[in-house]
Amino acid sequence: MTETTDKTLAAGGGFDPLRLDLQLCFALYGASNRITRLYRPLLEPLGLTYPQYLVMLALWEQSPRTVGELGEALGLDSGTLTPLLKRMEGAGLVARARDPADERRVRVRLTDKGEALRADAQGVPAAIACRLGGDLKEIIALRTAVQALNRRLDEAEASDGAQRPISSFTRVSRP
Amino acid sequence: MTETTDKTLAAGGGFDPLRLDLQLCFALYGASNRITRLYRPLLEPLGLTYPQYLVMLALWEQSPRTVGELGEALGLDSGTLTPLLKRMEGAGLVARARDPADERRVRVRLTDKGEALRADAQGVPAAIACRLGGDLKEIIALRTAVQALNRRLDEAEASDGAQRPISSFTRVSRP
DNA sequence: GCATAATAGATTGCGCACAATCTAATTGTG
DNA sequence: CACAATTAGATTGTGCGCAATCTATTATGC
Repeated sequence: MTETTDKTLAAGGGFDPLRLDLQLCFALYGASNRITRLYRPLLEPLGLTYPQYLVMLALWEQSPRTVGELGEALGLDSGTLTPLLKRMEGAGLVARARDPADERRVRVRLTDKGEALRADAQGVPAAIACRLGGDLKEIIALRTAVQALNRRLDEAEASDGAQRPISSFTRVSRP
Repeated sequence: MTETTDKTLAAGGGFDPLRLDLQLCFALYGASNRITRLYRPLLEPLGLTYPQYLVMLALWEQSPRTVGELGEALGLDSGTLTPLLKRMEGAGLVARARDPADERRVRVRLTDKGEALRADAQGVPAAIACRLGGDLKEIIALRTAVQALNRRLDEAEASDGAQRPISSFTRVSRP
């Protein structure tokens, strides 16, 4: 007992608000990490990382999109998207070009190769659902609940002084 | 219509399994990012990042723990924890020392400063809950559901060939 | 029409997250 | 005891995620 301190129930009175297994945040953090690990082996054959896969999902829905629109859709900012998109451009999945109508904007569009990858990715959600097992209704209920949480988190972020995560670029490249 | 492709409902027949807003994974990914952003301003005065905060939660529950035990508790591996713990050691929050009984192990323990920080952190969960608003029962239900998901993800990971994320060190430092 | 402000995106720097690889220490087998 | 196998942890390299800062472009005020 010299050193080991077990504070599962600590601080005298009730129960400890700092207990790790009581934190919703920790559950979500772990879930996100586990999900990324689960997708990795499925996405590697496609030459995608998990965030790159999300960018592809966004572009498969609507193809030329500005960097800012992608950031809005994915909740990511400039400093994350710019290098990520450059790697995807290097892999031949997307093309980036300044909008001639407004030279500040960069339009990101799927290449033929990127468009074609869609067919290979069709099976991914099913493969994941299979690996997850469990009831599909449960999954949908959980997704709905997390989406509701996200909306509230967006409000909380907006009401405090915080700025939205939005955009990024190098003039495809600026001189 | 030359370029913009809207595939909200795509591929002819039913509805598209690749739609971004149908993915549980994307909801969780976004939730984790949002949570980290929400905690940041609260943790900055304590001199902690969000993952560092989780390490502190783990150590406040039980103080000398090996790197491997921390990795097990948090779902993180060696390559993540070693530099993180070194930064925390640099900040004076923890001390790292080889276990004399088994020189392979490194025991991480709270310093007095680290122990004292607990008092400053007491208000964090309440502050977050407040910012989140909403019903406490909902929050608990959601946490429970995500924890159940995590258990299933652990099984899925274990059944496939994958290795557990566990451990890390530099001989505090090896000669 | 020219200065000022606002906007889109890029850059830099720091801190995770993890795969792959390495070393040192312990355990197991003859 | 010697020596292979296992184990704990560290190192290296790549790719996010975001704050802070910077540049080029477009919109505004007078």
